[in-house]
Amino acid sequence: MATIGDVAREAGVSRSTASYALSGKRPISEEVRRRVLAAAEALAYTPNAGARALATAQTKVLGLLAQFHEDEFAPAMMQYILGVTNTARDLGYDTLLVTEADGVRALRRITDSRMVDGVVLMNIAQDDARLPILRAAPQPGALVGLPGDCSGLDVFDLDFEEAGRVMVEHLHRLGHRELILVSQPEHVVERGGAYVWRLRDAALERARALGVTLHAVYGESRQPAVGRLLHDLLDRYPAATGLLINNEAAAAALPSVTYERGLRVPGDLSVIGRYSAEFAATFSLPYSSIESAPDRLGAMAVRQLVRRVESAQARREPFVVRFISPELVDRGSTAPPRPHSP
Amino acid sequence: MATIGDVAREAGVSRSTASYALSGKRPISEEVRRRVLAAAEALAYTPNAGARALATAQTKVLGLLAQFHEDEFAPAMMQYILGVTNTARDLGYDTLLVTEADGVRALRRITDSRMVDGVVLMNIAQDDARLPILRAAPQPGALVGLPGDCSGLDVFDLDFEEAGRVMVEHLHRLGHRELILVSQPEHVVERGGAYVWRLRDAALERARALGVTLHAVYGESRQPAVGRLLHDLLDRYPAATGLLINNEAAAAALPSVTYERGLRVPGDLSVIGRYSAEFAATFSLPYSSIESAPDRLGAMAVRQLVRRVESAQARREPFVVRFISPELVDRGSTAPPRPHSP
DNA sequence: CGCGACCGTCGAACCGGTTCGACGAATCTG
DNA sequence: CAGATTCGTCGAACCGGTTCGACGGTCGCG
Repeated sequence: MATIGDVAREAGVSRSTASYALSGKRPISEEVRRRVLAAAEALAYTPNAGARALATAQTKVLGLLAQFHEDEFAPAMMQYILGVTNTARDLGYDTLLVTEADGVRALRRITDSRMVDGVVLMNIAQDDARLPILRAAPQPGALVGLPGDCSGLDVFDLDFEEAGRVMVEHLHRLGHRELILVSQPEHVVERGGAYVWRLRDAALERARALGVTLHAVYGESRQPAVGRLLHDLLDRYPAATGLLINNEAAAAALPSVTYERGLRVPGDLSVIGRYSAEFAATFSLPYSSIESAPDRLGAMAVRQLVRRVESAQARREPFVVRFISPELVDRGSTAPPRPHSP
Repeated sequence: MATIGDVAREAGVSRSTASYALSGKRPISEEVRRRVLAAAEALAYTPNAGARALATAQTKVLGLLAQFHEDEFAPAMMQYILGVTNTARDLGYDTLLVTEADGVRALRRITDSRMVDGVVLMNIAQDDARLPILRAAPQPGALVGLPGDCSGLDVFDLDFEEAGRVMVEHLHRLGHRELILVSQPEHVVERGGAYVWRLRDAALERARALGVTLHAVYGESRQPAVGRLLHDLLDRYPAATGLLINNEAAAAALPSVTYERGLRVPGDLSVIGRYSAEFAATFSLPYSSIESAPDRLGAMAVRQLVRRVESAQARREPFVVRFISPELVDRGSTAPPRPHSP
């Protein structure tokens, strides 16, 4: 492989002149610049990433830490990852994807060794052990998901509280008075998945304020357990006329459950989910849903991260906590309740 | 951040001695080794990745090139990626995930700049434009998927030909004489997705040899188109008693189609799919299927890649083309055909 | 007791870039 | 026409590791 020394020799100039001609950081005569560019072209010169990183203290790589738990719905993760990698590339960065189970060790490794210029963390827990490490790291960090303590980091998440309120209000306005809310499995909460109770608590509070009965239950993340659960719920609360679903697996399982019970949506049951349009398309889910916008969240996190990486001034700005406001995408799965529900 | 110079000073030795004490590549007195390790510990020393890469010409990073096409089923991709990242980490490597649309440019960038020690390519096309680049690169490469020309690279894939034969033979043995095979959409083939016709052609040939009628059709990759297609097929070929599915989206769509038609599986219709156990669990697909083993394929590719990266001897070995033999996982969705099909 | 072998350590060079200060030549100013 | 500027280029140092050759001190052996 050609080095900048080879290019310089070929062009008949010094290494430093070649470097300046290529970077444009000092004035270089038109004649010399042409010769250097031609030499670089002829030798197919590409700067060595390690050498450049050593000299500039910049790697042009971002770290992306994602954790995969048995009980989470893996397909939903892909959209977040693509949002991050594609946006990073647009801004001139590559992405180091780390899926190691021991997130703390992984984070230490990539920050201490200076492999990355910045880090995006996903699957944020309420009391996430990685956060102290990231705050102490020399690189800036951005989170996709809301932890208990946001200090020292930029945070991006869907506004799950508002999402819960929007769901309840929408069905209340249509006349519904008894609803079921299916959340994620309980151990997602135990592991610190705060978004579960953020949506749940806000929904419960708004339901109380509006005089709506809301049965809030934990769900399952797998078939066939989640299908059974849905059947159980519909048996247990026959008077409920609306179903709110904050659980991708449950949403994906619902169509067969309604077929089996002969239920019409929205005739017999109104449904609102919380997932992305991409997810809805993939599984052909015919339910109105709060858009979770994974690609947008990933993109926002990367853009802010890169701003801080590239500008010392931006690095001094106060940290942001930014919520995407929930948008209800209407797919026609809600209607006024039947006078007598089935 | 502490450098090896800081460690050396703290331990009262030269930089080279500190390096040897940490790497063990030369004999060092027990006393000095202790002092150096203590100093490294005290200063929380971690080698700078760029500097090490420059000195050793090794980055301990593997590249993973994956392309996402609109018409492919994204959830299935995640398993391959996890197989690669997890195996790489076990072997001491991190993974650079590149999802850039222009795969040729992406591959050039990461190999020419020496960001990675080796590359895994996914979504291989019959005549893949990235292959010449990878063959010419100084780093070794491994493919997940079979291209037209395998020279100069290690290749790993499911044996789709054998998969097609196994599907047909299995149903023939049970007494079926008329089958439908649903493949991927036609433009997957046009883009060079050879696995589609590899399975299809082998299935057709075996069907002919066994005197079985096989209706082979291209599918769709999205709902609701794929659901409609399945209905059409069952209308068009009422005498068919078995359904072979080489198309994740079609498999995921089949349960609601059979509900809607009141068909019993395997009573009225025998079904064999081709997807991973993980996929089956996520969507609760009750069909016997040829295991596509994405995690195993990713792991195999990485292991071979790392062998070549780390051993000059392994680098001289002949290239391998290794097929995973298709395993039919029985989920009870096949049975002898009804005397008169519905 | 003297010589060679070996062990542990050090200094220097190298990997391939970037960047700073200096220097010679051309240009401008008085 | 001498002196001060400006422009374009060069050499050297630096980033932070690894590695090679050399060197001084111990030890074993004849």
